Amino acid sequence: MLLATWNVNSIMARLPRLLEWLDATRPDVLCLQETKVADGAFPTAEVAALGYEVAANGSGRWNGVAILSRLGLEAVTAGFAGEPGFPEVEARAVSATCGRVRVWSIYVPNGRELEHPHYAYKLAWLAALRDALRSELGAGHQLAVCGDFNIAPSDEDVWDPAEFVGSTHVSVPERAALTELLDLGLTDVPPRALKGRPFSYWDYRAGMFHKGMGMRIDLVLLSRAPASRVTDAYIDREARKGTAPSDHAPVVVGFATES
DNA sequence: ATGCCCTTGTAACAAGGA
Repeated sequence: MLLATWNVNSIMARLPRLLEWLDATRPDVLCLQETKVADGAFPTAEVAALGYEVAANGSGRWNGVAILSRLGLEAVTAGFAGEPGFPEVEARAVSATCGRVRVWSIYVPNGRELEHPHYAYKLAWLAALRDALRSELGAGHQLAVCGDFNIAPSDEDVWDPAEFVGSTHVSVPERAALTELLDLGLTDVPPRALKGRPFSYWDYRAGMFHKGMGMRIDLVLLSRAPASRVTDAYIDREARKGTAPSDHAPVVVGFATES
């Protein structure tokens, strides 16, 4: 299976770039975040023309996630049991079975600042996600949890750790929450960089991309069986170049599925 | 070259992103 995840920062604004990328890369499954579109307005026909079915969870202006699959979509679920809200539950998770693999597309809350209520929300959301994923693994699925985690797993995953002292995305509790997900039996698949370091996000401002000032916050977590069968993993930084890019680049992982 | 904020909703900004 060729599996990818991409925070597109509005699927409508990104549609030409998205269709071009899908046609060139042809992943079996693509997880999307920050689609910023209500389900009824999702460009279903445009992606169907390339052979993809859609499982979307979106409410409009903010957030929004989706899974595009050309291996079918079964047992589609929006959100998860016990998912916290801010204060209402937001469109941050969708899951579906694609072929033999249970796939999740998630958009973890940003957190904003360490003292902000959004930070507590982020940690609560991650704890509830852990419990939901524990149930999925208990059901014996091959599992892929993909998305924008808004956590840099280590200091190697930001361009300059000194710039992040006192900030979200690198704090001990956030990294501990990610470690709890990995402790369920998931592997953060290490991507190779096509150039520079394997970052997946660069701020639009101040030429950050061109200066190599990025972060790796978009992750693909695989359960043990698919993680042992990874054939390649990379970040497609070409998608961050050119006209009207997202501020995130796609992460692409190939692995052999169990027979 | 890779090139120096962007997106949506609502009405000139507000809010969020990380």
